[in-house]
This record gives sequence, C-alpha cells and structure tokens, in this order.
Amino acid sequence: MTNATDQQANTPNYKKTLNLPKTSFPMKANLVQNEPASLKRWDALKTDGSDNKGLYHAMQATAEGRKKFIFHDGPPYANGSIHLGHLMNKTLKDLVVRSKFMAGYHCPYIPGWDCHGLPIEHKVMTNLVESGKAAKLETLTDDQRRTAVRRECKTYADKQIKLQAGQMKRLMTLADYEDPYLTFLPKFEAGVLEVLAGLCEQGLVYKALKPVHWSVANETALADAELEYQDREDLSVYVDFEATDAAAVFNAFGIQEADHPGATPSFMIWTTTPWTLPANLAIAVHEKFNYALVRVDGNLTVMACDAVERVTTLAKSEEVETLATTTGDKLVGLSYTHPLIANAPTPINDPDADTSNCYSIVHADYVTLEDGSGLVHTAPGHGSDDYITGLRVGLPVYCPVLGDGTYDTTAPDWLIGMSIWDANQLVADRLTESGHMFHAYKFNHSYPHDWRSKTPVIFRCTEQWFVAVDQPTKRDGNSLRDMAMKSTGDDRSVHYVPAWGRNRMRGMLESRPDWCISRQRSWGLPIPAFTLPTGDAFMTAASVTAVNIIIREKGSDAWFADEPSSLLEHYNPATDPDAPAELKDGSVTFDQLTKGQDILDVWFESGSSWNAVMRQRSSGENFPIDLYLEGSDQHRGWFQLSLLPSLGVMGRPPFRTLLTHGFMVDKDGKKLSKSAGAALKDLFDRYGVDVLRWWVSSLAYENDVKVDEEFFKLAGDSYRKIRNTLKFMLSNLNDYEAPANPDFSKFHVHSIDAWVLGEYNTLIEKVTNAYETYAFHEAQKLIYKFCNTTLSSEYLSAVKDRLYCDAPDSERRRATQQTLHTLTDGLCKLIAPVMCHTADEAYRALHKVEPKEPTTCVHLTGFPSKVNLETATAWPLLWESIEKIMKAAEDTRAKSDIDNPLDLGVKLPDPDDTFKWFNAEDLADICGVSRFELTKDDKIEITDLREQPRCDRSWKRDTTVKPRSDGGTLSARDAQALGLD
RNA sequence: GGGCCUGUAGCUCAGUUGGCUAGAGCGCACCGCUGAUAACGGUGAGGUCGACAGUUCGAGUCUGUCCAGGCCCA
Repeated sequence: MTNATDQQANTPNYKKTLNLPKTSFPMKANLVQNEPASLKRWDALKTDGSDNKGLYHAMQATAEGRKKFIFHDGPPYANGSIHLGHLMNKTLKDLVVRSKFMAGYHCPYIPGWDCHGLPIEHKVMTNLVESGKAAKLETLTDDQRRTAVRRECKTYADKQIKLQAGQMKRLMTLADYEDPYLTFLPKFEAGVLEVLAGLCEQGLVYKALKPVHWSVANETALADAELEYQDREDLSVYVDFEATDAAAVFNAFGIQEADHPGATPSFMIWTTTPWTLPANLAIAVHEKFNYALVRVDGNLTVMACDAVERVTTLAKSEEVETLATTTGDKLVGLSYTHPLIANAPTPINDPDADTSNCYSIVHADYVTLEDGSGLVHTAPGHGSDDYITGLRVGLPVYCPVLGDGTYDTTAPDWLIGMSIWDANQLVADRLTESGHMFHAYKFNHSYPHDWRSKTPVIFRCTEQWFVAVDQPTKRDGNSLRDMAMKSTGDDRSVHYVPAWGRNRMRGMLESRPDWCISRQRSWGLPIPAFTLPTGDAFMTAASVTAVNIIIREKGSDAWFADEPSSLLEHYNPATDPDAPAELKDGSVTFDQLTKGQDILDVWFESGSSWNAVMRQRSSGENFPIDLYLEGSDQHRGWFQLSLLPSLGVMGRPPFRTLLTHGFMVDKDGKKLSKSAGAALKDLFDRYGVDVLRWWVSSLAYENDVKVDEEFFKLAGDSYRKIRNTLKFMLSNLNDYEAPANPDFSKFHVHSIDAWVLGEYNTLIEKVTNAYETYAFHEAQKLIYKFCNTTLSSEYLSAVKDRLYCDAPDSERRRATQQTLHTLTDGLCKLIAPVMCHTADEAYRALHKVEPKEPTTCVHLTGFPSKVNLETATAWPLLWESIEKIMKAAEDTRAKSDIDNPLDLGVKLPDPDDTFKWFNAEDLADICGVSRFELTKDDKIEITDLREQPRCDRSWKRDTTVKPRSDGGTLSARDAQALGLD
C-alpha cells in the first residue's frame, strides 16, 4: 500500500514540507482554442518606428542589418482551400523562415499566388454560363468581352487568395501577407514583360507554325504541364499504302517483277489516330532495320521482319509467306499513293508550299520495332517527331484540322466540317471499303488529356510564340540549353537538396523542346505583339519595353482597352535596331497594326517571379535567390521555367539552392486520390496546428510521405511528451528567480548539472546544424530524444529528490534550478520554429509574463548559445556502467520481493579510480537507488537496504537516518531542511 | 516505353569509404512508482535488410534482372 498509510499515527505528514512542483502551465494544451489566442497576441505586436503591426514585421525590424537570407515562395494556384500538400509545403517553408531568423539571419518572405490561367477562367466561364450572363457577353466586341471575363476572373481570384491566406495564417506561417505578390498586379505583370523583353533582346523569342498539344475543348494550346496522361481506348489500324512503282519495290528487295505479274506491293503502316491519316505526307522507316516483302492472304505488303509474326497473328492471317527481305535504307526514296487522297494537298495558310516531296519513304531514328509494323505514318502537322522529319526532308506543315477539332476545306469532301473524333471510324470504314485496311482493333493506351477538361488532346499545327532553347544568345553565343546543362553539370552553381535533383533536372533539360509561351485565352498577361499589314508579327525588345510602360501604369487591361497607337506611345522605330522596315520608313503607321490575341503561358509569369518580385522589390539586390523550396514536380515546372528565363536575361540561374520535397501518399504508399484526406481545416480543429507542424517536422520529406489519420494521433502523443517535459521543468521553477546573467563558473565538472548542460551544449550544436541544412526531421528527433531520454528519464528523475527535499534555498537546489531555467529557456527557442504556439506559451510561463503583456515573445529571440562550462570526460563510461546497474537492479527486483528501487543500494567496481571524483549522491539519484558506493571488486553488486531505517520524508535509506525531535525518522539532509536536529 | 527516386522490426526512420551477434523512437507486453498522476520510471519481445542472381575472404551497403510504389515525361 501507499507510503502514507505505512507511517505510524504519530509521524508528521511530510508531504506539505516538500517543494512540490507547481505551475500554471497546463498539461492539457487545448491548442484549438489557445492557438488563435496566440495568433491574436502576435498580430498585435508592434515594434517602434514602424507602421507595421504583427510578428512578421516585428521579426523583420529586429533582424534589420543582419546578414540576409533570400528565400522565394513559389506561388500556389489561387483556387480552392489549402490541402495536405500545402500543409507540408507551407510548413517546410515556414520552418526555413523561422529557423533562419532564429539562427541570426534577416529572412524576409513574400508570399505569392499564381492567379492567371485556365482553371480560374474555366471556372468563371462555367459560372457565367450557369447564371445566364454568358449570352450577354456574346453581344460585346472581342476586347470588351475579354475585359468583362477578366474582371470576373480577378474577382474570383481575389476571393480565393483571401481564403487561402486565412488558412495559411492559421497554419502559423509567417510572411508578408499584407503585400503578397499576385501575378495579375500591374507591377508584377511589368516585371514579367521585362523578362520577355530581355529574351527578345537575346534573340530567343520567335513565332512559328508548330504542332503543339491542343485542347479541342478549350481551343487552346497547352503546355506540357497542362497535360495529364489517362488510359483511353482508341481505334488502332494497320493500313496498306500502295506503292506507286511496283518494279522499284521488287528491285529494292532484289527480286523480279516478272515473277509477280500484276501485283502491287503496299507499305503497311500502323496508327492509333486514324483521323490524322488525311494529313499523312510520308512513311518513315529505320535505315538499319530489316524489312520483309510478305504475301499475306494473297496481297503483297512490306513490314519490318520483326513485325511479321506479331502483326499477322494479330490479324489472324491464314497464309503468310515472306518472299524477300532487305534493309530500310533500300526502301528510302520509294513513293506511294495515298489511299484517301489523289494529290498532295497544300496547307490553307501556305498555298505556295512545295508538295513535291510528299508520299515517299523516309528515314527516321525514332522508328521502333516494338509496336506497329516498323513503318511509321508521318503527318508533320500532327506530331512532334513528324514535324522534325518533315522539316528535314522538305515536307509542308500540313494540318487540315481547325481549332474546334473539325476538318478544314483542304480535307477530302466527305470529311470537311466533321469532328476528328467522328472521323476515326469513318476513315477506317473508307479504308476497309477500298481494301486498304489490313486490320483494325480497339486499343487501350495511355494518352495525353487536357488537365482541366479531362478531354483527349491532339497535336495540331498553329502559330505560336516560342522561347528558343538552342538558339545562341546575342550576349555570348551560349544557348539556354548550353547554360542550363552547365548549371546542372559540373559548375556547381546550384546546390541541390537532395543531391539527385541535379540529375533529374539535367535529364529534363537535355531533351526539352522549345518552350511554347503563348495561349489562346483571356485571363492572363497579353503577349504585347502586333501584326503588320503583311501578316508578319512585330514584337521587339524595344516595343515590349515601350508597351510595358503603359502596362506598369494601367495594368494589362490596357492591352484590350487601348489602341495600338496609344499602346506604342513610348515606342520609336527609328531607335529600335530590330524594328520592321515598314515602321522605320513610315510606310506603315501604328494605326495600321493589329493587336495580338495571345496571352502568356502562366508558367512564364511564375517563371519570371525572380525578377517581378525579388529583383524588382529590392532594386536588384535580392538576386540570385538563396533558396527555392517546392515539390519535386517543380523540377520540370517552376524550377526549370524560372531557370530558363533567368539564364536568358541574367546569364545565370536565379537560385543558389533548390530544395525539393516528395508527395503525400496514402498509408499503403499509393497516390493520394483527389478527394482523399480530411480537409485541412478539419485537422486544424482536431489536432491543433502545433501538432500538425510537429508532424511535418518529423518527416523524411525528400521521399514520398505517407499520410494517415493515425500519424496525426501519434504526433499528438509525442507532442504531449514534449509538453509534459516543459511543464515539469516549469513547475520546478515556480519559486526561482532567474538572474539576468546566470553564472556557471562554480559548477563542479563532475556534477550532474554540468553533465546535462554539456548534453545541452551538444544539442544546441546539432539542432542548429540540422536546421541549417534543412534536416528538420533530424532536429525534431534530437529535441524529442533530449526531452524524453536526457531530461525526463535521466536528468529530471535524478534531480527530483533535491528539488523536492532540499531546503528551498539550498545551494544544490538553486544550482539545479539555474540549470533547469537555462534548459527550459533554450528548449523553447529550439522548438520555436516548429511548435510556434507551445514554445511561446512555455517561454512566457518561464519568464512569468502576465497574460496581457504583449511584447515578450520567443519568436523575437534567437537560438540559444552554449553554456560556458566544462563537463567531466568520464560521463560516457559512467553511463555504460549505469545501464548495467539498471539491468542488475531490475534482475534483483525480479528475483526478490523488493519492489521499490529506493530499498536498494549499488556497489560499482572502480579499480582504476575512474569515477572517484563523482558525487555518490548524484550517482544514487541517477540510478534511483538510496545508496551508491565505488568498490575495488570486479562485479556490480546490488544490495538490499531494507534492514536499515528509512527517511519518512525522502523515503531514502542512508546512514544518517534516525529519529528526530519532531517524532519522525529523517535523514540528516531532510532534518536540516526542516530545521531539526 | 524512358528519366529521376524509394522499398531495413507492426509503424516512422538511422545505418559513413562493403567488415564483429543490423540500431533508434513509437506502438506492444510485463514490472515499478503513486510527491510530473488523463503523468513518470524500468525491463523485454519483434527483422532470412522487396525478390533472385552476380562480384568479393566478407554485401543492408557494389553490379545486373525482376517485383511493388512515387514524381516527371513519351
């Protein structure tokens, strides 16, 4: 039973004579209610001399004059509530902002939002249609309609930004939320156009007809980043294209035409897009591959040797006979007849195109033997590879498909005006009827889809603006790719965390095509290009710069509202070396120009933020930027698309360090479904933000991160451990007044206080290092282990006796309190970047701050500095022995009826006097036993002290315990504490 | 199909240039304390290191193939 009932009736109750822990710091955190109170208190923080209020500005004011750390926020898209992905991304960023401040840097942080673009425009258009307002728009002029849509989009974006900013603030992220960067603000737009002008100046911007991914649903070109791959069932066809000259084919195979009188060999192609067949202009083979002339059920056809069995089996052909084989190079130059079209068509926008090279066999490297027949249908207007081949062999860029996905008037009559999706079957039927279809079947494959409308995307030739990747810059002749390869290669100008980011970037840069920067939408930054009466485009560095003066002043709406002559008010062709001749000589005036209709790819905007935000707001000072931190998808996205413009304009990467984190996956490691995962707000309300942040800080974020309800619960458990350790320390400092400058010079090197302060010094060093290298989980682990093991299980359990039982003012107790105070203060500072609320709550409790007192805040301090004192070097050895002692003691208790460790004594062999200078009472307290002796024996001995008297107050058994004048049985220390003899 | 990455106890992670019986925390089981108490302390049980093959005296670590998963691309 309890020790209290053990006592004799006349023994005093000593409990009330102890210095028991006491604090107002509650065990229960109640984060959901208390965090908003902290936020409110921080919001009210005001530092002298500034109009700005709030913790962020107070920190900036505090850090004024320090070494700067420039960190740049990648803009999330302004749509919808923030989700689990934002939780990790924004928290990690905040850990950087806060830890850099605590480490002594000045780290300003401007949050941003990506506001333009299709998702918002699509949403707004949907709303307009549903509300019936869209019909009204139809009555307006183009410019008016677009201006109206843009107004709606801006209102929508503003609302989303407010929503997200509120949630980010609740996440306790620190940033300049009063002055964020928004991509639709005139000053941002102007910063983007500066970059465009810079690229024009380097000769990297051009307009060209090129096949691009085209969304039929939205009638716009799409960026790579706007594609999603989904499985789709398509009609897959093997089609025979008859050779024009049968003799030439037989000749290529080295056999006589006479042996096959009247036979017309065909070339067999394979495609999953029959609708592109009308645009076929060539068939590609690989020069090195072997091709066979095969008789299949009576017909002669050419296909790759490796494809014969596969293809004929697929088509269930009955008689298959290979007549001869040859290599691809022998086939190059042969011609064929298009099965659907008599004469090669001329493109609608290029009536003078040379069609003389059409309908022949050409070579291409990308021909493979895995799929199809080894002969590749080539339509330069509908494929990237095809386009390049077409350029090489002199084919026109023919694309008979309009923006809405229907055929134009150059297509065969029976296709004109028809949707390409409907044409698939019709083309197949025609080919079957005419006997050209060898085999048709349904085929499931991964196919690119428009990320927004989820509809399949096609390749279509359109006039688009491009940034050239391989064009030499005028500055030094290095192309963007040259520079990009260098920055991801050996020059180490960019530091990658984790290191494999370098290879990943490099791989993507090696193969990336020219960047299509134009879109055919309204909600975006217009490309300030004009069309001359000749139909040629006009956009030069000087013209962009001139228009930009207007945009900076009025915003990009001016492009739609103003006439070319006023937009070009500040432009002088005479001083522009790149100006078109007709403008220079005055034969064409500004009034005769028409404004371009394209807007910029949103990635070009966010990819220019290094200029539009960082350089612009610091007069160029904050460049290059120390750190970009985003998910690993941004290697292709924002990182790469920031790198390229910066290389073009500035000649160097915009960032020094690129840090990437992985993606959230479910508890089985599978991709998180869009609907999965609780709303973040729900998590705020159930666990509290400190717990969520504590969880984020524990993540090995460079890999995929599993997320599950259970993990938040576990994080809550470990949060409580930290909280309880803080509470216990605070509760033992209730009667302690900390000196302004604690003096540790009198601490004995062998004392337990010196030991724990040594551990604390190590902790400071390791944790600040971990923060420095963004190894937050390392910091988190160290802090957790320190609280749990070093403090709770080792130090605090050892010093409990002296804290409780020593006279309140005793030197030993005060020394321990001084230690505790230092540890608590430092711990609050070390956890401050993570548990923002709890750290400040504990810090204010430690410093006994009145609840209403607004200015004391752990977040305005810094990481603790090390305590200046020595620690005995034998401690590690001693701890090894202590571990053995604990096991031995546990053994003894298990084998006997001794339950209480205080009924035990310990004898530790110390033949070499290694531990001679340690204090026996300290060691007994560490082991949780009553007595500790060093011996010259060779074995640890655990002794039973139950025969000896026990102190009624401290429950220890030591040699000084005896009856005292108050009727109790006490040790000398306890008697002295009570002022007894 | 290609590029980059991941796969170590039930869970989350450490494991340096290949080198003793593979570590930690959580969780779990058992014990103690009841003067940190919706706390605290102690002890313990858990792993053929995704699979297979290879290099080596020796492989969680290096190589290859395969399987599973993620991001990006085709």
